[in-house]
Amino acid sequence: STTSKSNSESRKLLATKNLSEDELQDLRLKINGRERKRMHDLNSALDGLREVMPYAHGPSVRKLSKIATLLLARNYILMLQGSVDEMKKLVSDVYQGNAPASRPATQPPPQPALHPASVIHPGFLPTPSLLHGLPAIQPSSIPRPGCLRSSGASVPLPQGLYPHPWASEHCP
DNA sequence: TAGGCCATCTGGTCCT
DNA sequence: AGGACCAGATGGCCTA
Repeated sequence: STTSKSNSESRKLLATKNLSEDELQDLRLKINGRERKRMHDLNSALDGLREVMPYAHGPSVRKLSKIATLLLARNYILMLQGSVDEMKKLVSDVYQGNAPASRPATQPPPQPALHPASVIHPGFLPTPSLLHGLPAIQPSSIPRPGCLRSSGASVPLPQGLYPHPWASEHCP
């Protein structure tokens, strides 16, 4: 179908623009090259996005698919936004004198509700909630963190970074 | 072998 | 008019 469509379009161009076969081919190559470059630029941007995403990077780890990258990025942004909001609330409480009572020195101060993923770690793998915790977005195309594969082999999870029991037990 | 992911080509549409 | 953007079609590669 594409071929016949292409042929008919080519004939049209030949007729309307007075293009020779060679000129038409040059034009097609030029247009194809532009489109190729556009897609390469798009992929470079996606690579840049993957670089700052909290998931395991490295040559032995298969990179996230395009759709998984975008969905993970969206959830990551929402998670960070939630953390910022919570920070703002804490700061506001402090300035209004509503700070929580002081606690014993042995007790660590409360941590803002930062998801562990907000700490960029080279070996970090996103949790399920980060990958597809939002109700509207649960694509089957997103690999579960423990199920990231590289050339057929499951990628082992970093020690202590991913306590969720299903990570390695519930892979499809 | 089926399904997922991807790159490429292509024609149509919109914008400058 | 030319370029950017988009979506459909197609074929290749890889994995379960």
